[in-house]
Amino acid sequence: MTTDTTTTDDASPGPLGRYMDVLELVAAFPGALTLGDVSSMLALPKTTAHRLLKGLVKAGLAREAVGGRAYDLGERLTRLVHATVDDDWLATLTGPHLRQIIESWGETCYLTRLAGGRIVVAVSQSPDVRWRGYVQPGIEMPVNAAASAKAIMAYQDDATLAQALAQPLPIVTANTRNDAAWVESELQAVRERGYATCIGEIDEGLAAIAVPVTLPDGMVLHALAMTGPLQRIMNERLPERIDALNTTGAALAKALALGAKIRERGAN
Amino acid sequence: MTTDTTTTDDASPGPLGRYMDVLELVAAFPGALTLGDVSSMLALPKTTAHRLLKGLVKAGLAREAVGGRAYDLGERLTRLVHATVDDDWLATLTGPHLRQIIESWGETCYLTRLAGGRIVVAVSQSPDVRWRGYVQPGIEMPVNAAASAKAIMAYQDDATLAQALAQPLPIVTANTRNDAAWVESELQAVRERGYATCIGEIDEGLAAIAVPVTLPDGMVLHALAMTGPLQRIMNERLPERIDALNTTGAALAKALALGAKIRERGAN
DNA sequence: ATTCTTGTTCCGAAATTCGGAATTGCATTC
DNA sequence: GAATGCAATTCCGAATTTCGGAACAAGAAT
Repeated sequence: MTTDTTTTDDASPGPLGRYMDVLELVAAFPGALTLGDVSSMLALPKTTAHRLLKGLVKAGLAREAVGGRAYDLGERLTRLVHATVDDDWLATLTGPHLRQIIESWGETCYLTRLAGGRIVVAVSQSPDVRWRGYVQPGIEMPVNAAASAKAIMAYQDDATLAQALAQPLPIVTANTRNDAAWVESELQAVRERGYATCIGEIDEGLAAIAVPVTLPDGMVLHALAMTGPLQRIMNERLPERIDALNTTGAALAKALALGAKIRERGAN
Repeated sequence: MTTDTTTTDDASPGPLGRYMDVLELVAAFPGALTLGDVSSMLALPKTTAHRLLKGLVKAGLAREAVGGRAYDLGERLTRLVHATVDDDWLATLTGPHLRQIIESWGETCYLTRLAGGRIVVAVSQSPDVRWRGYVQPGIEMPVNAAASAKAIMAYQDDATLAQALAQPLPIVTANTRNDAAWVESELQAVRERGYATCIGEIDEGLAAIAVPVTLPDGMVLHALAMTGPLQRIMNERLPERIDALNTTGAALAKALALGAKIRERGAN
């Protein structure tokens, strides 16, 4: 049994595994990655690398760069993502609000959204480009750790919450807890304080604070969050930050409600 | 020869073909598409659909929705795109400018960019959500038809231009021309008038106008465009539109140059 | 003209996928 | 609580595909 070829846990890369490896490489060096590069970087025979690349191209996931000597991402890929996320209108709507905050506080701010039982980043803005690497639109926020996720989940009905807690909850740092009881107590704390925190639970040195964005009908589907180095976020000016988030959050709620109404009208 | 199994023109879907079909379906109904749906919509045996879906999940391109009964797009996909496009800062920078135009004119506006010899949409905003379907970030604009592409290509050196013209140029409508000579004359016209047009060359009833965005150092890497129904765009108010685009384009040029400088500084 | 590098085609051996049939799991109904 | 219906999943032999070494073209550099 120990010599079984099919690993019991099934961590096999699957049929698309190597295609994805190549694709990720292409994404890392768009428009500048040549066949030889792929071959040597992934230790694949030239022939195999060639076949994989051509396969990606035929599938529309990659395409040959203009010179012909290199590859970059195909537009079918781009279209796929943009078709789903469709947070464009949300971005244009909330952009100015976010910008206002980051200008006064100089920290990364983002708006998350409840989408299909998960919390995902909808819009993200930062004063420093380098920070944006982590918080990018479409990224999922873990319910048991992220401030923005707690801020939303604290105001969902029991069914939604139970479903979210039934998912595997990741442990990322020594400060991460993933037992349901703890999460529930954390959410209770959010309801009492009116804001959520994430203190080194995702990255040792980073903290985040988030407030729920309560729509006019009382629903909470979004959260507004600010993140940065732990000691710079969780200091004596914390109350001020929360105030700022709440003020902007209220404005956002109105804008979002209006936006949704307009969108609905246009979709008939 | 006619009965040859390997088609000479090689329009085969490739090994990833069916995976992509499924993935596109998932993207169309994110979080709500069940195995049975895929099976019946693509006329695949349940077994096959199942295997394809699981393959996508294992590759990180799709994932099971929280309920477990449905699928949506995986975040590896999202991350791939956002890692490359990286037009986020560009979007936040140009967003307000674009919004200003669409508010006064009520037409779809977008910024395109020269990227690796191709013209791609960087930022796009529209008063009506439905229009956005076509002009989406990442989409490539054909050099021989799109106004935004002509506006940029008219100011490139001969090598870049030659390379672009060496690519296969698509014919999409009866108004599309794809011979190099015609394109060159069109570019000459752009240089004389200062703006580019696309009159039903991409979609019969649609027109677009575009102006180059000239950076402080004289380079043209971007174009600002407005698109809409032909008779609404190409009417007697055309000069005013061009003026508006030029004004905003000048403001954008400054913003872009500054943005690039800041980004460069942060990247050291 | 020649050499080197890079991309492409061929083809037999090996491993994979293919999809029908049977099975499990879950919710709804009687 | 048993029974029913539906959707998802596992099994498995047949068939198709991929795999990658070796030979082959196509430029670029010397």
